[in-house]
Amino acid sequence: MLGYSLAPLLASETPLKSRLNPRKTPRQERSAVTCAAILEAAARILETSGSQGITTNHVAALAGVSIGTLYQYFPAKEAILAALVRQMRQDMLADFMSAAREAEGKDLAHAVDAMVGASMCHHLRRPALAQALEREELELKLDKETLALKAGMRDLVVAVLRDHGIDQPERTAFDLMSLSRGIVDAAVQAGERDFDDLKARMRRAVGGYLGIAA
Amino acid sequence: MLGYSLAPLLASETPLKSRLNPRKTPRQERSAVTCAAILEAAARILETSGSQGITTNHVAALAGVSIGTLYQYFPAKEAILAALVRQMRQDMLADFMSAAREAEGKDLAHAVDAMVGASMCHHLRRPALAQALEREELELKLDKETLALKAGMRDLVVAVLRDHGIDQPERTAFDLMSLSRGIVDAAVQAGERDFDDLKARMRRAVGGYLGIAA
Amino acid sequence: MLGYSLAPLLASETPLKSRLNPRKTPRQERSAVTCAAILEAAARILETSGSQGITTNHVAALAGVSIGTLYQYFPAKEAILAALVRQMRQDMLADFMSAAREAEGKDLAHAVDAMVGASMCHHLRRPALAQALEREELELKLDKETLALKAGMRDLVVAVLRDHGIDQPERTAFDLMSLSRGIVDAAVQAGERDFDDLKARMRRAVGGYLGIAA
Amino acid sequence: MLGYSLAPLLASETPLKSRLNPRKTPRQERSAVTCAAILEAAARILETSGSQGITTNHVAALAGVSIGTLYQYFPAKEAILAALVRQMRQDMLADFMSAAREAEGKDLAHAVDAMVGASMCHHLRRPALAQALEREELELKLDKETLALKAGMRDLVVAVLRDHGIDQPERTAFDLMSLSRGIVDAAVQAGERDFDDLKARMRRAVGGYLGIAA
DNA sequence: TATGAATGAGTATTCATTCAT
DNA sequence: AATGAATGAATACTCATTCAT
Repeated sequence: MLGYSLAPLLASETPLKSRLNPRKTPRQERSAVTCAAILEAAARILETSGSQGITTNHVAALAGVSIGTLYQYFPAKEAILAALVRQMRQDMLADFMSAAREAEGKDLAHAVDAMVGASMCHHLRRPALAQALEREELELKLDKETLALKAGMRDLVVAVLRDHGIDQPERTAFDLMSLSRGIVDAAVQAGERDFDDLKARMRRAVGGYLGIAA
Repeated sequence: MLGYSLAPLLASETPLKSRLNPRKTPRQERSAVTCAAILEAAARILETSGSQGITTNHVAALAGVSIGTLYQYFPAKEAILAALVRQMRQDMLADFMSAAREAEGKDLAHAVDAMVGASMCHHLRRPALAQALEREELELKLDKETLALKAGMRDLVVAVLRDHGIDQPERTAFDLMSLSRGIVDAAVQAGERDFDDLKARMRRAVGGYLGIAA
Repeated sequence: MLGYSLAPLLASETPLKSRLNPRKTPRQERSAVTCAAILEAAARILETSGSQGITTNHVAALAGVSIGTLYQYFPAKEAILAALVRQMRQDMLADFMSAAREAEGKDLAHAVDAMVGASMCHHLRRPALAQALEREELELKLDKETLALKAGMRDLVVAVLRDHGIDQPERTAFDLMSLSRGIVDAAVQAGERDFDDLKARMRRAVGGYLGIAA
Repeated sequence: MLGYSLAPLLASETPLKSRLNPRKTPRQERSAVTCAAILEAAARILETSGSQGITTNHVAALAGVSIGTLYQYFPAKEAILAALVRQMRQDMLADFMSAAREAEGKDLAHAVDAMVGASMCHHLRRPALAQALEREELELKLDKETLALKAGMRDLVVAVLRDHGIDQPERTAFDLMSLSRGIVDAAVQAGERDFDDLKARMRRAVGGYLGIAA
């Protein structure tokens, strides 16, 4: 008697999302603001205190939100970090796409120039955050989207290399991106902020690996 | 539809403002539907996840209503459970009333038969829900109406027993209802669904207690 | 170079125990006392506030121990409850074993007497706790040991029934234990504390089911 | 055994009472063994579970010592990690010293060869541990001794570069070490274990940066 | 009247560290 | 010197409930 007639009234349960994906996509103005505030607070803490300093309560407090609100948007602490990483990767992919467009039709030296610039861009914006997020990325099991973004970046570099007849473009792209990152990381870590000089050295490293005379 | 049709069975008291009573008695069609949807959602969750799984947000979501709306119909989570318990007790009282009518003028063995059937009826309908609600009932401070329903059931049994000249009908009714419940609970808990066999055993238990030869 | 020679120095990791088993068996005097204090605190809370009132912090506080200490002995909240249930079942099995010994060579009526007494014993000791634990038992996934204790009790009853030529001793034992529990539960719940009267009624119920004339 | 044999390589300062320095320098055989066991246990956990898995209790248990004993050798958890990092740096300095000796009198290409080999050596020994420790190093406030070890390594490279008339040897050494680390890190991270191939690519990167024709 | 964003007290659990024995 | 019992601040996360829109 209880309920047989009510079945159609009931909504089906929302499918469980992974712990890395945001809990709800903000639809209203207010939500979007809150969500952004949380991410920005997390970013700031990451910049100043590193991954150790990130606690959900701390993030919520700095964002000016209650802890409950934070958990309405993110199902777990990692989801916040994952969102930041995804954001960074999105920005980076955008950087690489403009660079690739810029490199089109240019010779290898100029193409290298463009790509090297792209790979530094996000450090230029917020060096400490970029560092922290790249470190965080290693501990996180990345979601599909972020992996796709990374693959997209690599493919762009591979394409440029192949266009210029570089041998073994995949492996070469891998090494170039690795060594670039090594140089930028160490420089930023050491407090360097003269990005022009840094860029020159990276050109030298990348060009050297590719066998382009300086 | 959901139990409210039985209200006239009992002289209802002035509606208490307690946390256990629904906030508003649904007068309009739409309200009644919403209210029923909420109760059914709660019932479903109780059946599938037990009392642990019940959360107001979950109930609201499954009912297809906002959490705010849920709180317009029920002042607190317990009120939902209380309403379900009341509903179950109303159904049970109805079962016992038909049984009592059926038992009228019959000998004790047949009367027992009818009453035993009545005491199993609600388990037959939705066993898991019945189990969950009986358990829930113990934690809840019951409202007057539900207590009255329980008293009504007991009185019906007492009346039947007295009609057949049973000694100490109150105490006997109490024991018979207790032991019946013990057997049904354990059986349902153990997964038994052959309710005919179960009924036979309950007749044996009740009959035995009353000294009726099998 | 680092460590190759040190391998034998390292102890192997302790195998993970389930969340239901105690974390360490107290070897020293002090440990045993602490462990007992925690269990007793949990029991007391269960008696007074029911399962809702049990929180690890509350238990620790009442036991006069820090929360950290509690977790040295029990890997999870459920482990405390599981330990209490196990303890109760051990006591009950002991009760049933003496009853079975006492029933040996006696006629069925006296055997019933002994078994009925055994099934009430733990309610006699701490009625509210017994109630709460039996309720808790339903929510818990019991460990092997506790299941074995329960099986042991049932087997003892089955053996007694079989000794007296009762038909379908397993099913009968199941029903008798169920109906006994139903009566005791309801009586204790209703506040009865005259256990002699209660025992008489249970004898009547059990005897009746077995077809023994009162 | 574990790195302490290298101590004389550097003029050691008066032992600081900081949280990063071991509490007591093991003078007796038994102490040294215990200390080594603790460090090896920490190393093992770092290799298998990463920095997340390291807890003092876990380390002590795996080392077969009590937690109290662990704290007699190390004033804080970080001191254990710091000791491991120092150990790694000592080993690395040793690697670079042999490489520098090997490079003496050779041409730049051969010198590069030797230095590249040296910078991979510790990854060859225990890749996972090397990765973990290099990551740990970033979070740790390093003690004087470790900083001196790092400076010693850099100075060796600088000296080799200067011997071959390389311009801006400090900066160049810094970049070469950075990019080498970038390549090794990424490769190890990606699971590469063909260190010969890796070495060839690093020679190409380093040689390229220095303008040596392949 | 309905919505759903926001709240925050409360809960289980961990882990570095201390100290009595 | 070694032990291991005890500590408690800190942490991630939940969920009943409120209230502005």
